[in-house]
Amino acid sequence: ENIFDRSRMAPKTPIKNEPIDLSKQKGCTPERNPITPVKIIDRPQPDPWTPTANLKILVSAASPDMRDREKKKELFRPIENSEQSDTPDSIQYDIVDDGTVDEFEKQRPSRKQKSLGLLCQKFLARYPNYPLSTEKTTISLDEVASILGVERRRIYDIVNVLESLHLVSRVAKNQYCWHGRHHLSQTLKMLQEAGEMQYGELMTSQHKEQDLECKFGERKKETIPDSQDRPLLDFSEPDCISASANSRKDKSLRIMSQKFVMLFLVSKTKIVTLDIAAKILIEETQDTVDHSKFKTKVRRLYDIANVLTSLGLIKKVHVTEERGRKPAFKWIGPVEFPEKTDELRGHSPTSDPLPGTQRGACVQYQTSATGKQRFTCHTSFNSTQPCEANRRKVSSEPNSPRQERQDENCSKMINLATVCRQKREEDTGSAKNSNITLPFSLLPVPGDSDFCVNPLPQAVFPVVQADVPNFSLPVGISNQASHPSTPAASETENGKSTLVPNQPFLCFPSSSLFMLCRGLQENNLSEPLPTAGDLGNRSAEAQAAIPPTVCQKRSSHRWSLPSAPVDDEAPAAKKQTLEHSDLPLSLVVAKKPSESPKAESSSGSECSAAVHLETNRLDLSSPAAPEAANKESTKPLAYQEQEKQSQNKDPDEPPTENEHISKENANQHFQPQYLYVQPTAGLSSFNFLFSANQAPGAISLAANQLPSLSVPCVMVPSAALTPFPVVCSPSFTNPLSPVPDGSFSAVASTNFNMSSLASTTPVFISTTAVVTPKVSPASSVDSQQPAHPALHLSPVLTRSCSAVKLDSPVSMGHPVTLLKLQQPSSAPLTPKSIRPAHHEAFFKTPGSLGDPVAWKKNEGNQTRSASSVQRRLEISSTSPD
DNA sequence: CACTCCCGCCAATTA
DNA sequence: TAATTGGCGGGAGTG
Repeated sequence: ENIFDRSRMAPKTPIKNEPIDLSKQKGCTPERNPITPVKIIDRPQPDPWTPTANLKILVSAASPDMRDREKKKELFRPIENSEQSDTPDSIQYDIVDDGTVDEFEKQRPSRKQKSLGLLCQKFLARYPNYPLSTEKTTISLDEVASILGVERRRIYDIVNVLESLHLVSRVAKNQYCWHGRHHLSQTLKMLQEAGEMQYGELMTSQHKEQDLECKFGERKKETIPDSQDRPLLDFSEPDCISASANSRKDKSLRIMSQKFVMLFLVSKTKIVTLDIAAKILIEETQDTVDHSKFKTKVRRLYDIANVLTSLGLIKKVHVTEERGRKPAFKWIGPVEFPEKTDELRGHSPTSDPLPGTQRGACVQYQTSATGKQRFTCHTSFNSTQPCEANRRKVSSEPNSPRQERQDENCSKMINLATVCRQKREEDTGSAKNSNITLPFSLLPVPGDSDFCVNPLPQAVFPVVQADVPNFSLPVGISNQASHPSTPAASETENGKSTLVPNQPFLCFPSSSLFMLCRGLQENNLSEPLPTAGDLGNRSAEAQAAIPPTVCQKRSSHRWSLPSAPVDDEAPAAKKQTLEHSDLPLSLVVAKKPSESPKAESSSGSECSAAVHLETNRLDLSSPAAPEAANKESTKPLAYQEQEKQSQNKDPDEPPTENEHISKENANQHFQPQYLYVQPTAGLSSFNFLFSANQAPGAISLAANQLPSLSVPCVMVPSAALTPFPVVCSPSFTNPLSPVPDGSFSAVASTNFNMSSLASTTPVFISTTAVVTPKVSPASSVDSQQPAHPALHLSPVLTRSCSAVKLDSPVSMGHPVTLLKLQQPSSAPLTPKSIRPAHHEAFFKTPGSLGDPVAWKKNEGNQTRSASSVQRRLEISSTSPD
């Protein structure tokens, strides 16, 4: 067979190709077209391997690469298999490989088959998008190169780009540490901020491109002016430190990659043409170097673009301008970053950021101090990675304050440009460093530690149901502090009922519901969702301490206020938020009181989310308790947070771990919480309530792609709601035990997409009952996490999730039961708020939710299943719009 | 022919 | 000094 191929092989490359080919073939080959028939040659070389061996040998001698070939052969296949297929693509490949392996086609690897993009996909396929925090995956360059059948040089191209986005970090020579996408949103956010600073103005203008160029030029000048000095500074200054550091390395690919990404993030259109990017990226705009330099830059941009494309962040498009059609790339990744803080690990603020910095990267300053409030929260890296310390270059200064600021950096960058003009050479030198700086936040931000509250201006947060679970409390307190509202809420309690306090349910005045969510964007979907599990893991790690961790889920949550009227603030805020949010949907969350994260942490049994919820309830139960909890209060906080900010960090939720729940359950009752989703645009008629309590799993989206959620919920026609303040109560299910019986009663899990929800009907989801028949047999809880990818919520994912939701129509998978509403006896809440009485019953199984079916965007209409739930929906919804 | 971008030389950095 | 990284640009493959 091989031989066969060979013949085809082109004489030139054949040599290497062969080995390579093989490997690749497997993976890729068939995929697209077989197009290139074979070019071939006649080279009779018989088999690829053996016969040719001689040649190979020679070749190998020539190129070091060869050494690995052999191995490669062996390895080939394995590659893909190794892990889960992350992307469909990868999968495809695999399939292809397997299936067809015919050599024919493959044979000659066409150029496409050898493309960096493809290679990158294969590379990415080897690692999970959201690796468990616990596991650290190290990547050996040699190994990967051999496995993938390529020269190391190519791996560097990939890794450098990935490193710029923090998907990997260099641990040591030949060793990289795989982080996956956990930090991606954070990184992007940082880049966005940095980009705004640097290029912001430019891009903002729609002009984008051309304008950009122009502006760019101008801008430099302008901005720089002050900076002008800087250029000098750059050199001179230590800050530049980086400069010192800069090695050539810093210079290019990594930095270029970051800058390139920044351009997208800053661009309104999200489309960046290559030439513009090249111009901007060339520090100097000037032509000086130009042409050749430009060409080189473009080449590199292609390299970067290929990797980014493989990551699903951009796609190639063409822009036709006056001059004609120009190659360009469109950003298809997440646009907003809610922030999340992922994980920070708690510890570290202490950890110095410093260490991290390394390679080119520079540290970022965290907070930008600048106007924005946001802080980047942690740098995830640091905490996570120890590795970094090693990196070769460290940016020099550890903490130098100077660097801190991005401003400086930015300025530097700018300066650079100027400088560059002045000097090219330098680039390499000093300036670069500065440039580099971007993205990383190594530092833990001190202040922000837990969460940042940033209000994002942008703010649209996708709602994520998933988030719910997240809300964690833990930090909440702090949050509270941060949020005025919280306190307020509590206060309000008195009179108001405030949901906050512990209610299991919130009452929503009919009309006023609020949401939590934020809009999604289309893209979000694309991303794989983080599974709850991931979150959980993280959280777990973080443990209570980190509470904030998950929180981020970008989703913003809001509380629903019991009665809108009641709280001034809250309602108002909510409303605002709603407005702000782009999102069509607004969700209201009933409060989630989480109690204390602590508890959770301690308890740790079940899903965190569930736990939280429960806790919350508890709180609710005692209306009085407000104080009890500050913790609890936190909950509210969470909601608040969400307002715009994405940042919620609720500490606890993340902990998806089942354990917690269980314990809690045992301990406490749960109060069900719900999220209410206002019908907004997409939703139009439906109102959803999600129970906060749910296990994370429940909410969780299907892991990766799935848009659908499964959540136990109840749908209520809006109309109905109106009259009633309360929607559901978690009736009695046992919390712990998954109650099958409950199936009905309790909840059905539902899958739905928000979008689908057209109907007016409000939906409630209660966490409580959740037990799904399906659900796990055992307590669903456990099962959930582990199994479902869905569980993981990565912030990003979350978004996506949310997004998804929107899109997807609601479907109800499972039978839903109506919930009983209980009002908590005690619940002070008042009419509005509804309390679930106890909740233990609630849910247990988040996971159970069963299947989350993924719905695709089908329009809402589709409801697939006929589960009882749906029926209800139908019924209830009877008249949607 | 233009667009892509693979390939790998070879210098800068590291070990 | 050897090995690792990675800038860089020739020039091939594609359409």
